[in-house]
Amino acid sequence: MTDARAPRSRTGSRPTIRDIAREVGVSVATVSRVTHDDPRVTGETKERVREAIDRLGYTPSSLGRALSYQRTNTLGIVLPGLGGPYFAALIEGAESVAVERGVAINVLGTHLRPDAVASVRQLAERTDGLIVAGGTIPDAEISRLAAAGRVVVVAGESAEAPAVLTDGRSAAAELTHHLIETHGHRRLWFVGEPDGSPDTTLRYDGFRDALRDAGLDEAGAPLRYGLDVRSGALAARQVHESGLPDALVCANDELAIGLLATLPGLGHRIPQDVAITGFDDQSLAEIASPRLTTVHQPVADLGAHAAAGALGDDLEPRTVLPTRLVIRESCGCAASAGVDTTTD
Amino acid sequence: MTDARAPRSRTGSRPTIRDIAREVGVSVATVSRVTHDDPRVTGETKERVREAIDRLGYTPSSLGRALSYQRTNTLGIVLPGLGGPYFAALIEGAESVAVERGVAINVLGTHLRPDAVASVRQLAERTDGLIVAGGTIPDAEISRLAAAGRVVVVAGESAEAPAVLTDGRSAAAELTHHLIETHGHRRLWFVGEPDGSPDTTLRYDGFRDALRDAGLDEAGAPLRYGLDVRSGALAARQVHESGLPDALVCANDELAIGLLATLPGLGHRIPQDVAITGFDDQSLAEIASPRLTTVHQPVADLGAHAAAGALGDDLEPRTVLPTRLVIRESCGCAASAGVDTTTD
DNA sequence: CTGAAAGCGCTAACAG
DNA sequence: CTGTTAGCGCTTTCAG
Repeated sequence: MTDARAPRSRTGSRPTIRDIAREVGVSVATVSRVTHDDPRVTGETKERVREAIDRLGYTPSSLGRALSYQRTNTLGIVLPGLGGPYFAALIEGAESVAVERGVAINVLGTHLRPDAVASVRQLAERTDGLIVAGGTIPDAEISRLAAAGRVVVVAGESAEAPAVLTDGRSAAAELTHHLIETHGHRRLWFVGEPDGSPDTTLRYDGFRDALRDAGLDEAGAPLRYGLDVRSGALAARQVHESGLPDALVCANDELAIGLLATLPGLGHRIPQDVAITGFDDQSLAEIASPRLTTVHQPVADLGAHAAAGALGDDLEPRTVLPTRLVIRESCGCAASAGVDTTTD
Repeated sequence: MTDARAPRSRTGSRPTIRDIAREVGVSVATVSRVTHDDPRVTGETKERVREAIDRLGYTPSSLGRALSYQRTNTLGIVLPGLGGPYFAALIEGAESVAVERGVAINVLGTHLRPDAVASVRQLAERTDGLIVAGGTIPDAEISRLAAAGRVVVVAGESAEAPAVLTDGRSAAAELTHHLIETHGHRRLWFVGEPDGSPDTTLRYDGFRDALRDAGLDEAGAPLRYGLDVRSGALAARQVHESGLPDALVCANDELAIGLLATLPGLGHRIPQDVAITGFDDQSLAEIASPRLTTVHQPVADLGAHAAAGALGDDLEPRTVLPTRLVIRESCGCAASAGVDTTTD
């Protein structure tokens, strides 16, 4: 044993429950009770404890509590990345229910993590529930996590965990159908990486469904680009060089915006020379010009439902939230009433 | 089997170090050593422990470890919100150094949290270091946190904690100066909420510095809008109704993009009728048309430096990262072949 | 009404 | 080379 017999209260560090107890001359149990507003503690002692707590600036260690409670009061969210309005909206939705229940949120972006699985496992340990976005980690890993704790998949599916999603396939088909039937387009291309996530896969599938139903062949291989604005600008260049189809069906709004903003500079008018559609209906979609025809998704609701499920609410194996086709002008439809028409 | 007296190995739960120890017939210390690759453990026992670990699917509880180590191996980041490219870039920068050092990241968006301070305190407890963005919590709270642990402020300043930032004031002044001197604009408005964050305050201050230096009066009160695209669209309407100044100096790129995209629909050409500038140089700035004149900020670097500091690297009290004026076409300059870098 | 003590999962001296 | 044991900070029976 060391000379100084002061095993507790390491100088620079935060005070612990024992520091308070010693200070006041009570037991740690009493201090604990005070921090919990336990009615069993006397007005007098209670006051003294409170005073010491304030004076020393004590706050219970949530780590210690978590270990004791066997509950962390934290919700984990696993996403591919944190960029872009889609994930921001998803997080906000989840956060709204987390706030309501006094739970903290911990988000993990797997894209930047070389060992995503290990990171997710670690996250799982530090949280009471997990929301996992489709396409972030292998399904086998999801099953493993689901066996150990509460997991819900969002925008994807899993054999072992409940899922919250939209019917992106039908929505994409409906959108594509509109392009074909209403506008008579025959040569359509899909823009986006179909294998990027379950969501984009479904959108591509829906796109092909509609073509098939119309007896059309795919006008070309999908243009495999990331789902961000910058990739859209790149895609625009490729499209410009290879010659334009009748319509470009983009995997999401940001990609579409990139095309929309770049193509005019290359001499192509939208929608006269080529129709463009998006997916998600982010706020950018309404601000772009021409305004973007797209599919509205209740992204925040996806997050909220998933959060509720991950936090213990009962959830169907599959919760499918509705989407809505939003027709604006980028597909070639006329501007609807109430909006300035500055076509051409 | 459902004997009440089975304190260990609660059925549904994850196995603990004791479960493994009992399974193999060794002590927990041995198991701990194996999980740490301690060379002191024999090839034979080691194998059996490993086997049991795999078979039972044991992973050490990071909570338990954190308590014992007195270190969480986690970095906390406090931001106003998680939306928008600025914060995404900041996080990516921080994440890059976190990944490098095998540390997890935990981000907190205060905007959606009614009690931001309490949330931050809780986060502080669960992390080894904290990055706090300017304008998220009161300075007094930052001091309090800094006294207890490692804190660095990013895009802001504090008396007690080191800061990583850019000289937004000078940059904004330089930008405004360009508008005044090169383009001869006299009536300039600032768009954005000056009191929104230290960063925007500084930009507004710089804007006024330039006006004053040129002997100009402010052409109007700042247009107090949020820093997102949608707010830009709103601002466009207001500007349209009140009549246009010569130039609009926006607090960030997103706001500028909102204006840029909306004003043409209201019959105003950019930059002929009104010049517009942004701030940050996000990827949208280059894609917009006309392309946005703005100030480049090394946002990811801000995040990276802050992370290094929060993780223990020595940091100056103030680390100022350089900005760069990026002249494109939205200010009225002619399109150039390459990208302009500096002025003067 | 209060205190002692066991326990949450893990690590790290300190013996053997 | 391996086991015992005392913590890390907190909660919570169970006695008093």
